Amino acid sequence: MNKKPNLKDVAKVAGVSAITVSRVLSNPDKVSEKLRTKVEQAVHEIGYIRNHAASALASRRSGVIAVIIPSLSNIVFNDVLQGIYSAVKQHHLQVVLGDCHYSPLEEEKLIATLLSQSPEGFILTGTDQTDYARKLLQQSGIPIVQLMELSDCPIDMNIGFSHFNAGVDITNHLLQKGYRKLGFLGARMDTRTQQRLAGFKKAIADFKQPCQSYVVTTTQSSSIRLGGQLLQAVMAESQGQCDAVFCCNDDLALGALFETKRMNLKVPADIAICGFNDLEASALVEPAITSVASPRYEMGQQAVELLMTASGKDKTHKPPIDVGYRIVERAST
Amino acid sequence: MNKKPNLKDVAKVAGVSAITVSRVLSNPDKVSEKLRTKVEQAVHEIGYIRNHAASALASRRSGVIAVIIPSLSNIVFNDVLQGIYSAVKQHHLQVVLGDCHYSPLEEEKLIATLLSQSPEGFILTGTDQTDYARKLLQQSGIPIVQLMELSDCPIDMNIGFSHFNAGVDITNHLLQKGYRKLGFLGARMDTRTQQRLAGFKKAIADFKQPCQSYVVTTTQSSSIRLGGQLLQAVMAESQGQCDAVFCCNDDLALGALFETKRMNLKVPADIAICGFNDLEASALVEPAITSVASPRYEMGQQAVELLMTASGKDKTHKPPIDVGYRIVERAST
DNA sequence: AGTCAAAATGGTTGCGCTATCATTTTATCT
DNA sequence: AGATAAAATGATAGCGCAACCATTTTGACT
Repeated sequence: MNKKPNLKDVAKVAGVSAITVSRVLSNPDKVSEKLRTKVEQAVHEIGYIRNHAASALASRRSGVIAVIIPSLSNIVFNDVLQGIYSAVKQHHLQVVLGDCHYSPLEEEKLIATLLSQSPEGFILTGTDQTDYARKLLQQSGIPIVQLMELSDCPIDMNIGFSHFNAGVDITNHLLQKGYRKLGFLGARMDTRTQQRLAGFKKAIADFKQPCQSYVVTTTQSSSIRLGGQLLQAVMAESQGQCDAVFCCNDDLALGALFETKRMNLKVPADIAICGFNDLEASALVEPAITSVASPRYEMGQQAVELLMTASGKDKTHKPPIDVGYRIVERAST
Repeated sequence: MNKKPNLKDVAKVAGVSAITVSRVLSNPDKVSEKLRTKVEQAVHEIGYIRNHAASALASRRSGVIAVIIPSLSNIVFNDVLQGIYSAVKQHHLQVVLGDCHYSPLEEEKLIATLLSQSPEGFILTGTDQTDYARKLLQQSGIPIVQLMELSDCPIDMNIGFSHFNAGVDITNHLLQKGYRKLGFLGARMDTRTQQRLAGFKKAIADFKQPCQSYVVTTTQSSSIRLGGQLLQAVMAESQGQCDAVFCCNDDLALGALFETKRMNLKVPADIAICGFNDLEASALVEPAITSVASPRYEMGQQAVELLMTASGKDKTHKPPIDVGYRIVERAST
């Protein structure tokens, strides 16, 4: 096996200079058609593939976007990722993805690692970075987008929606429907879940009539199965009084719904259920589950677009972009 | 904003040579503790981050693993990815991920792009690559793993299981249970789905007693909703005769199950349902769905380990690794 | 103290490519 | 045809780092 062909090898085969080959690859318009064809043939013939490291070093453009999400297994981030990938493709960039497992410390390490790739943009989830991480990011001068939630003091750009407001709204939805013994089921308890819980509490505190609340949370990661366990827990804690539950996401809500069948509870007659994120299954189970929808795919896309337009070094402060959310009312409430 | 600090800047601050700084970063054991501490402080102080492109160019080690999956949205590949990421972390590597949308041509382009990163290993899904893609991969000399299914002529290494056998087994399971009018619901119809269908047909052809089969497929991508539609379709085609369906994955199976409720069909009395992939929801719905489980996470992990041990240039042909599968029998059949 | 091996540190060079500038060729006009 | 601009091509240098080899320092032993 010969060693990998380089620019010079292509140049020799095509009978041109190395720099011309380089141009064919990055600025085809600047080369006459005759030479371009010759070079392209040579490239294909010897299976030449440009050395990205050398190219990035010489050109100071890595063609890479760094992305950190808190969890690969959570389908919510998957949707965002798909949006990111779809947008990145247009710009001929590569994504380097990190999973920080909801840990700011792990995120800090990841940020350092990913910065070494000299990414042309950085997409972070949430606004909960360590100080050192923020320092590194700021010093890098790279455009940065923080996704999913809104921040008063974003590192650079910010796009998301208010999980607090969504929590308030969905809780009010339950209250308006006449439910008065509300449970909150929370897993993981990351910052966004905490904000939803804060919204839940706020809505109840502000409500003019007497009502009860039962909060059951765990730091375990979310799953359908866990939803069933948490429903059991909230029913135990409320001694069977609880008549509606706000689940911090749709996985829990689905699990809670499945559990009601085993407990012989009617939804929504005996107990109402609402979730968060509006997964496909929530609309198709029986009864369908009320949930909170947000434009995740579009958020991912828009994040990339923001990065691309921002590389123009305008250090003007950009206001956070609120993509909003929508309460999808269904039979479960 | 000053330009990014480099090795020399750190060296100046720490009062050592550049190469010593480099060693602290890559071979800390080779440096005395005194200097190491000084250098580490300097690195942290000025927020130095190594330039990956330069490092990769000089050392000829990119620290990157390339991965191509057919779909980001399919949770099945998500599991594999998680396994890959968990293993990659141990080895201090980065993943560069591509989504080829089930298209060999798109995959070919991705392979060329990702090869330019000089990855130290390449993980592909399936065995359906174009000739030129195979040429590029072979010529690169990089260790390669093809995942998910087994191949007679793998490019390099191969780990997966037989979707054909799984299709045969699950169909036989239905036949043994006494069902005789079997439907197959297929979406996407990628190679693995086709193999499952082939298994379905084989089992029916080999069965000693008379039985009927109804095959309904579409190239649309799979979803829960589609499962409901395909169930409608197979019931229409069989004029209500169909008494069991093998869904090519659990999304379809869930959708089919939800649809039976709307159609007032009892599962498994009126119709049996089985799926593929054993998603969490399948075990928790009522009735729980029979499915085929496979060690996806472990497959991902093992793929990375294979790549890492294989970089030793042993060009011996390695036999495919069959990780097997398991039929999980539940109430739906 | 003197010898030698081993460990620690440093200097030089080149990885493969592209930015920059210099040069040559081609096209356009009077 | 000659003058000028514009397009196409080429030569050189350097991006930031680590491999390689040279040198210095340290430690272990007689």
